[in-house]
Formats: sequence, C-alpha cells, structure tokens
Amino acid sequence: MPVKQRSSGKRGRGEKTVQVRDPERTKANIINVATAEFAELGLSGARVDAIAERTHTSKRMLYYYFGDKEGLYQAVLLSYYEKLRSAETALDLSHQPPLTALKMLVEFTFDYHLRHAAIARLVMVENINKGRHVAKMPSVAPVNSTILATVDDILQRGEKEKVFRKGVDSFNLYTTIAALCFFNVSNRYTFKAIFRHDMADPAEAAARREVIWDTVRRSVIA
Amino acid sequence: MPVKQRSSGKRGRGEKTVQVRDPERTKANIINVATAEFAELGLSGARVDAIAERTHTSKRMLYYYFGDKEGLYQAVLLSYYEKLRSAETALDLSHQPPLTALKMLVEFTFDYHLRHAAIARLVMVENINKGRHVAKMPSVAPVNSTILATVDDILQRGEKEKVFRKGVDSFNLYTTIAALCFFNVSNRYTFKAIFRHDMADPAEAAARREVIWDTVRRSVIA
Amino acid sequence: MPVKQRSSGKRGRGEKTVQVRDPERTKANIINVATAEFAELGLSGARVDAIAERTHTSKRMLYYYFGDKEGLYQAVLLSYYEKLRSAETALDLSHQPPLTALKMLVEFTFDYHLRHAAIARLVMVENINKGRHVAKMPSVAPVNSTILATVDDILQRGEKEKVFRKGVDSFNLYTTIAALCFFNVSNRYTFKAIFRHDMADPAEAAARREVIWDTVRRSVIA
Amino acid sequence: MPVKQRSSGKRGRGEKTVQVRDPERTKANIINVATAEFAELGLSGARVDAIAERTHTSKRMLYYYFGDKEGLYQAVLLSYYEKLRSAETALDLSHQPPLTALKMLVEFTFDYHLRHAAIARLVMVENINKGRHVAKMPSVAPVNSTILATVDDILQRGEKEKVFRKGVDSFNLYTTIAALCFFNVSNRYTFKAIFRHDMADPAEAAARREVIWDTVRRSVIA
DNA sequence: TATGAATGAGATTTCATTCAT
DNA sequence: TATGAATGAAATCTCATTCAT
Repeated sequence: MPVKQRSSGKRGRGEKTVQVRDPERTKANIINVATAEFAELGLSGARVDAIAERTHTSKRMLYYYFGDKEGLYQAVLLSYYEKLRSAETALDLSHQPPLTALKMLVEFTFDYHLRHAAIARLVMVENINKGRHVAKMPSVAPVNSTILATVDDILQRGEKEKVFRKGVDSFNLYTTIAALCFFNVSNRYTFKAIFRHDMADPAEAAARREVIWDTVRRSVIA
Repeated sequence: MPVKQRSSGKRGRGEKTVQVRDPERTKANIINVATAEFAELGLSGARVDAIAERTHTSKRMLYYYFGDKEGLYQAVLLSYYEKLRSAETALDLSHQPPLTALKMLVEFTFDYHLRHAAIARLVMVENINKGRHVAKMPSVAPVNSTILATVDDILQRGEKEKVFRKGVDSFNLYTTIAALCFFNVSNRYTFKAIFRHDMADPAEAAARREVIWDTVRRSVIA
Repeated sequence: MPVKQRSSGKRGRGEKTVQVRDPERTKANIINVATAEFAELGLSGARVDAIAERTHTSKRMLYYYFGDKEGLYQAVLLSYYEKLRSAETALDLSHQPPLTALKMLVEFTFDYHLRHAAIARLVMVENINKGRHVAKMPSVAPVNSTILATVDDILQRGEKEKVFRKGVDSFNLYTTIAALCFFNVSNRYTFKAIFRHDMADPAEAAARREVIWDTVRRSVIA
Repeated sequence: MPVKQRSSGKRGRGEKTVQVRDPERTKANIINVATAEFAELGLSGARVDAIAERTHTSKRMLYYYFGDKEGLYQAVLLSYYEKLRSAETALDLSHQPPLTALKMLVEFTFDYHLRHAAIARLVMVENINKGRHVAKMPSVAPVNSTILATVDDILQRGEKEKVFRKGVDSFNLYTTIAALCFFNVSNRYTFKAIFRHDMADPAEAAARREVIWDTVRRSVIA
C-alpha cells in the first residue's frame, strides 16, 4: 500500500500521496513548492511548515534532503539559475542578424521576468540577503557569464556590419537590459502605490516592452 | 535580554544617554535604528529586540510610539518617502535648460540611490511585501507623483526647443531612469556573485553613471 | 493579579505561581531544578521541557536567562563550584592540628559527595563532555585551587611537627582523597550490579569512610 | 542522510568494504564503532546515524542485530566486561608472591584504564544511567567478582607470610585500587580545567602510578 | 542479508508582545 | 514616560525507528 493518507484535521479527506520513493521527484516537488514560498515571503518570512504542507511529503523530508531552511533556500536559488541558463541557451542568438538577436534577447529577458515573477522576486530576496547564498554556489558564476559572451558576439557582429556604433560595452549593455526588464517586476508594487500604474497589466507591460526595446536600440545603433 | 550580556564586556557602561524626555528625538532615534535594521534584514528578518537594543530607549517605547512591529515599519517607510521628496524638490529643475535638467535628474537619482543604499533596499523589501504598507499610506501617492510633473515639464520644454524628439512619455522616461539607477543598488550582490563586477565600487559606479546618462540621453534626443 | 495559573491538562488544578518578578529567585529556582535534571540524565539526556515543568516559570524564561540549554548547564556547573568553594572555606582547617585537619578534610569530602550525589554526578557528566564547559569558566580554576593551598599548609605543618613523613605532594594527596571519596558516588551503580555491594548504604558508607581515612592516614604518617 | 554529502568530497569513493556476509565480523565492527560513540557521548548523546555512518554496514543492520539503540548499548557494555575479564584472568597472579601480585594488580588496573580510556568512560556512562543496563546483564556479576577472589587470595597469602597486616578487607582493598586508578581517567578533564594538571600526560601519569602503588602498599603492609 | 528513503513524535529555540513596577 | 521581567504561540530542527525494494 504505497498510498498513505494523512489524518489532517483541517481537510475533508487526506489527499496526500506519500511514500513515492522517487527521490528526484520528491526533491523537485519540494523545490517547486519552496520556490513559491521563498519568492512570496523571503527567506525569513517563508515558513518551513507552510512549504511542507503544500508538498507531497512531510516536513521531515525537507531536512532530510536539504539539511535546513537555508539549505533548501540555496537549492531553490541554484535551481533557478539552472533554469535561467537553459532558457537563455535555448534562444540560440548566434545565428540571428545582430539587431534581431538583440531584440530577441531584450524581449526574452522582459518576458521571462514577467512570466516568472516569482523568480525575479527570488533574486530580490537574495540581494536583501546580500548575496550570501549565491556567493557560496560556485557553479553559478561560470554558467551565467556565458550570457556576456553572447552579448559580446552580438555587439561585435553588429559593429562589423556597421549596424551598431563602436565602443558599446557588453557588460554595460547587458546590465541595462537586465535593469530595465527586472524593474518591471521588482518595483511593481511600490510603483503601483505611488504612480497608480500597474506595470504587470498586460497592456501596460506590452507598451513598456516596446519602450524598453526602443531604449536599448537607440543606445547601440550607429 | 539578560543573556546577551554574557558576551558583552566591550563597553564601559552607561553608554546609553539617559532618556531626555524629548518624544520627537526619541521617535527619530528609533526610526533611524529601525531603518537600518529593516533595510538590512527585511520586515520579517528584522528583530524588534535588535532594534530596541541599538536604540537609546527600551523596547516598550517602540510599542508605545508605533503600536507594533508593522507600525514601526510603516513609519520607517513613510519617513523614507518624506526624505526623498525633500531631496527631489530641493533640486529645482524647472529653471534649468531641458538637457541639463534631465542630466541633473539622472545623476541625482543615481547618486541618491548609491549613497542611500539602505533606502533602496527598503523599497525592495516593500516590494517583497507586495506593497502592502505603502498602499496604506495615503500621503505617499500625491507627494511622489510630483516628480512626474517635473519630468513632464522637462520633456515639454525640450520638445518645444527641438532638443528632444516628440512622443516621449514622462512616466516611461522616469521609469527608465529609476530602473537604471535602482538596479545598481538592488542587484549589486547577485551581480557581484555572477559577473564578478562590484557595481558599488566607486570607479565602476562612476563609469556606469556615465553610461546611464548616455542611454537616457539617446532615448530622448531629437 | 500577580498569580497566574496554568491551564495544564494533566493536573487537577493549576498549582504554579508565576510572575514572581524577583529575577534572582527565578534564576536560582531554575538552576536548582536544572541541577537535578542534568545530574540525573546528563547534558544530552536532560530535557528542557522537563526542567521548565518543575520550575516556577515557563520554558521561555530558561532561554531568557541562560540563552540555551548549554548556557543553563554551564550556569548549573558554575553554581556547583561556587557552593563547593563556600563549603570548603567554611571548614577552616588552618587552625586545627595537622592530623585533625586532614581527617576533617577527608570526612568532609566524603560526606559532601555522599550527601550531594547529584553534584558528583554533574562532575561525571562534565567529564563525559570532556570538560568543554568548565574550561570556559575562568572563575573556576583560581577558586578551586585554593584547596591545594590548604592541603599544602596541612602537609607542611604536619611535616614540621614530625607527624607526617617528608615528601608528600599536596596535589597527589588531594587527588587521592578526591578519588577515594568520589568513587563511592560515581561508581555506585556498576559496583552494585557487579559486586552486590551498595556503596550508598549508610552502614556500608560509614565503614568505607573509616577505611578511606585509614588509607589516607597511612599514606602520610611518619 | 543525503544532506551530509554536501560537505563531503574528501573521500575517493567506495571506501566501505562491500559487505562480506560474515555476521560475526559485521557485529564486531558495529560494536567497535558503537563503543567509541557511546564512550564519547554517552547513551543519550550518541547518535544511531553517526554510528551507522562509521560502520561498514547500513543503519538497518544495527537494528537487525541489536534490536534498538539500547540493545546496541547493552551489547557494547557486555563486550567491555568480557574484554576486562579476559585481561584480568590473563594476569595469573596466584603464582606471584603477595606483594608482587598486589603491585601487578595495581599497575595492571592503572594501565588498563589509562590505555582504554573509552572503556572507563563507558563505566561512567553506565553509572550516569544508574546501572540500568548492567543490572540486566546476568553474566556480568559472577564473572567479575572473581577478581575479589583473586584479591582475597593475595591478601591471605600476604597475611600468612606476615607481609600484610591483619584485617584488610578484600572488597575495600579492591575498591581503593579501582577508585585510585579509575579517577585518573574519569576526572581527567575537570581536574585539568581546575588544577591545570593533565592526568593523562605520560610523565604525570607515570608519577601518579608510583604514588598510587605507594598508597596501596602502605595501606596493607604489616 | 542489505540499503536508502521515509517518518512521527518530540526536542530546542525564537519572536512579538504585554505586564508590574 | 520608562524599564526589565515575563510570556504564549509558533517556529526550526532532531532522532530513533520503519518501510519498500
């Protein structure tokens, strides 16, 4: 009988399938739930109990696999960066003409943040934590800076083709793109309160996406 | 907390000024300390005990003046927006030629965030909280959107003088400026871990400041 | 209403007087209860809950005053050494003739361990912990080594009076006394199981007390 | 415990001998590891996980062979008493002249405790447990009281030869020897903290060994 | 016989807040 | 107005043990 049911008092029927004995699935499940919780409430705001509750497992398993709350948080962070990398490499910008490639990068970055708001929030959380945890993750640095190589390639091709002006720095360009796209998610709530604009509103977001691309384009064209 | 005293020994004694019975000073003192704590650790990460500890008063006073932890946090937030407003109005951009005015605004925004990193972090914290608290502060909205009027004024004058191209939207322009300047502080730590660039390093910040201005300028000029 | 009653389900009526607001009494109360628990079960075997239960306060206060379980244990240990010192100095052996003084010391040491078995057990516990906690208590060493001065004084006077032979070392003598007296408490249970002798039985203890004194006496007399 | 593997990396791999299906070896291996753990940390301080970790087997085997933690502890205890018995009988004191025999016994006891400190600690642990487990081990009592017969034999021979005085009780004599030798190991750490003497230091131990023999000798000679 | 995943029960610790003085 | 003691409720974490394969 691999199916056990919880005798939870709150719910009508025990709806949890336990005892999966598929560690990878168990871990992935935990990480997914935890990602949402950490993104929603931050490291200190997140509740281990709340995470466990929404998991197919028990709280004990979080500790079994991730050691402690911070270990789980770190696993969540790592999994985010891994997903981002896959998404970025899946873009394959090297075969596009420079301007197209740049546009695709801008739009991808914008859309990715908008669609995965939880994940952008995770980055904010980590910055509130002063990057204490990313700093411990050696695999993150090399992986992510490949995006700089991509940008550099686009810039060089564009420069050679006289589409882009000279002297644009890849790190600065990428920072500009990231800043413009990230902000839409990161500062959504304070902007809404202050300026009565909801940057997550589809129409508003679509308009902003255009403006951002326009801004980036003007910053590089010859 | 008697226990803390176990590992003290560093301080002579009586380093806390005897309470002067000046409510305003007491409150200001509490808010300053709380600002640092909330900016450092977020709303849920901050500790009431820790704040009280670094205050010239006792914990009881926090509750006396601010009701509870959230009340204190809200007071901190409000005080931030008030300071920002004073600083912005002190700029007086309406008497400057449009391009100069815009440049001053960009540089002020950049410098302000860089210098008052704690305050930018506070904004991040509030966004993690989904703006739950700013939303409750009626005084914030009217106050802060005056900045939009300022930007609008600059844009209109620039357009009229043919320095700026037509159709630039003030909200979008301000968002771009804010995004570019805010990001330098908000994503400092993750960027450092991933790209090995310290965006807070004076030389790097100065260079970035130039690029940001260049980007903004190109986005508006005729 | 300084008296609050617990709504404990296990007991007929809430019998705990809380809210004493006499920190010293509260702390002493906690330490007394904790001494018994730690002596009975060791550091890891002791239960914070169990200690709190038998206290006039709540579990929270243990943490308030002592930080954590180890802090409490350390306080217990320190309090033991302080009590031992008072008892030893109260003896005032310097005005007794050497042989009498030595006998008094032996009998005191024997009786003290027998009467305060809990405390001898505490010393065992600390040795199981490899002295990790005593080592951190700077006040213990100087305090307790005054006993060596006392023994030394007795030995010198006895030697001068030709009651004691030459060359008896004070540290060795004290160690012998301590060993013989301590053992009666420390190894009581294993000895009982193996040899069917209960070293804590009054008659047996009284006899053993004589033998110990005899052994010590023979080891020093001229 | 998957989590532990986060900070491993030190070991090549496959450092655990593949299980040889030799129950006796497996059991012996477990007992050895468990002896160290229990001696180090006590019954409640020891961790089943930690023991299993350092074993050539898995945690399941501990339960398979020993039932539960206490069963394992009891097995460890029994194995200690068996080893002690073998060592003692190997001495063969009945063919030595009384004084020599006594000296050999003292020195053996001293050396045995010094060399097998883990085992003396185990006895302390069991006394902290109030002998709950030895009491359950029927084989221990008859076995170990043979040592009393040995001491008795020595005493009687010594008395007959007028080397020893009359009226020395064998149980008391053995207790004295045990106390003096045991103490060197059992109270090593507190004595070090309090008196700055390391009773385990070879030179200090050698000197103490002499003093103990001297003390015992003086307590019995005619 | 062997293993790694899984777990319930309970242990320790933390935290915002209130109370007595 | 001020303070240190006190607290309930809830959070994090640990541990011996069992289960599925």
